[in-house]
Amino acid sequence: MTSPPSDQTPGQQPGTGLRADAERNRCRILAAARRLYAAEGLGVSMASVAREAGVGKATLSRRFPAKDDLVAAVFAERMDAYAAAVTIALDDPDPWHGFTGYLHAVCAMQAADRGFADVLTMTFPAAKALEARRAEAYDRLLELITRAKNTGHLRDDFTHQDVVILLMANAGVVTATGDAAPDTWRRLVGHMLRSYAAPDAPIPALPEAPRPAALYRAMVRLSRTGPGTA
Amino acid sequence: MTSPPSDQTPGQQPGTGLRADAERNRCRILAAARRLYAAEGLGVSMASVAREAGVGKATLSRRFPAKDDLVAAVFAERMDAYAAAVTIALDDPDPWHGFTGYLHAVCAMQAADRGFADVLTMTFPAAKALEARRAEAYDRLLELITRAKNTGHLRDDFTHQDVVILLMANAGVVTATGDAAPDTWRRLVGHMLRSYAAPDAPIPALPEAPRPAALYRAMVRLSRTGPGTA
DNA sequence: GTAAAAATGGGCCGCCCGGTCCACTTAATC
DNA sequence: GATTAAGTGGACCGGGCGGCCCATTTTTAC
Repeated sequence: MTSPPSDQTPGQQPGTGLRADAERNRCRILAAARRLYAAEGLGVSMASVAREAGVGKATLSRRFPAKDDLVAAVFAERMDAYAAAVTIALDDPDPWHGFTGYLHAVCAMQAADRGFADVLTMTFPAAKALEARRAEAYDRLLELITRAKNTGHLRDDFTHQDVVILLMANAGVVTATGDAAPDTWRRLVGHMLRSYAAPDAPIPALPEAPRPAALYRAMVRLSRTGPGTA
Repeated sequence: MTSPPSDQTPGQQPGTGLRADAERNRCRILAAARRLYAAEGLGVSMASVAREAGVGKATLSRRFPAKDDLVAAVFAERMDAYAAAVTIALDDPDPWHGFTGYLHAVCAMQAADRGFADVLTMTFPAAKALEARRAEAYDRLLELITRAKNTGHLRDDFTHQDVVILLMANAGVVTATGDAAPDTWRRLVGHMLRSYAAPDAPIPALPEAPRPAALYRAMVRLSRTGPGTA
């Protein structure tokens, strides 16, 4: 908030070195974008973000010239949480339990934030910090998979690509169901885990399927919103 | 093609009773929409369809006042194929084999036509014929599930909602991978079948996962196209 | 308090979209 | 071949979006 301009060294924190009001607006923009992206996904227009933040379009454009810049800034700390999830899983004394917990946690993140679901199934070559986090998480994920396989609970035919596929599939479910059937993703993850697991592996119970009426509501909602919009 | 106007009774076939050139344009519109929807999903604008068909926007609007009308007309016969898939599965002397074949066939349809993938995860209350087909297929699907469970190969905890979830998940995979990794959906279906199947059930071998480079290409493509667009 | 610099946002531009209207073209009928 | 009605598509309108410029306001520094 009150950062005297004397303590700013060039190329330090992003957003530091701005004038006080500029920094305040920057935060307002980030908060608005976070809200909109979480609710509607990355399809939200820049103009909408500016409106929601209560700033002019020009201000938004000046602070974040490209959409990727805004996305990168918004999902920076969430990406930290994403990377942290692997670390937590690696710290689990039971690698198989850590592995299942990890998949559950990541898919839960997708369900909680539609924008993040999009982010996880895309890549943003321009956003270096974001991609660094992702690469870092990926490396640790490979280690997690190896350890889980060594327990004998994770099947040998599982590959790290399966994680990406799960994220894509889960993004589809989360997008399609929205808040009309918000727990559907748990069922998907449950099924996938059952396929990943070796025959004798301990797996969490398969979550209940959503009520048919809820799924139907989701399908109607989709047709009203239009595909790919929200 | 050459239908004399004398043989048209009111409320007969949709599109019959039109003047010859009007009917020709109608076909051109349907062909164009089929092409665009298959390639890019239902997000395609009406204006684009008109352009692709080489007709004016007014012509398109007159023939298909609402987008639902166009969608319904385009996917009428594909919906027939969808309904037929259940019938074929029911005709299979081995219900379990019929069941797995059905899921595979339906998911393949989604992969072959992005628009159809959207259609299967939505509902169009306005399009009576389409919804009738869907309901009809659903009824037979319930029968198929019952028979498959009776073989003991399909787990008891499987529900018909799982089919919808699979379609939503598959739509996500198909949308995310596009033509960058076009066979990814097979892996997803393979995993899901493994979870649906009772321990001793015969299941098709798990298809190979796509190459990591292909998945990466898909993710890059997504970020360039934008979420929900194509 | 004042002057300089930084930041702002409203306005303008071109573009695409969906919807509607109407003068013109074309096919069907005799 | 002429008449008539069906059909057409270009034009126009209102609206949103992305990008840019510049007069105005606000903060900072003195």
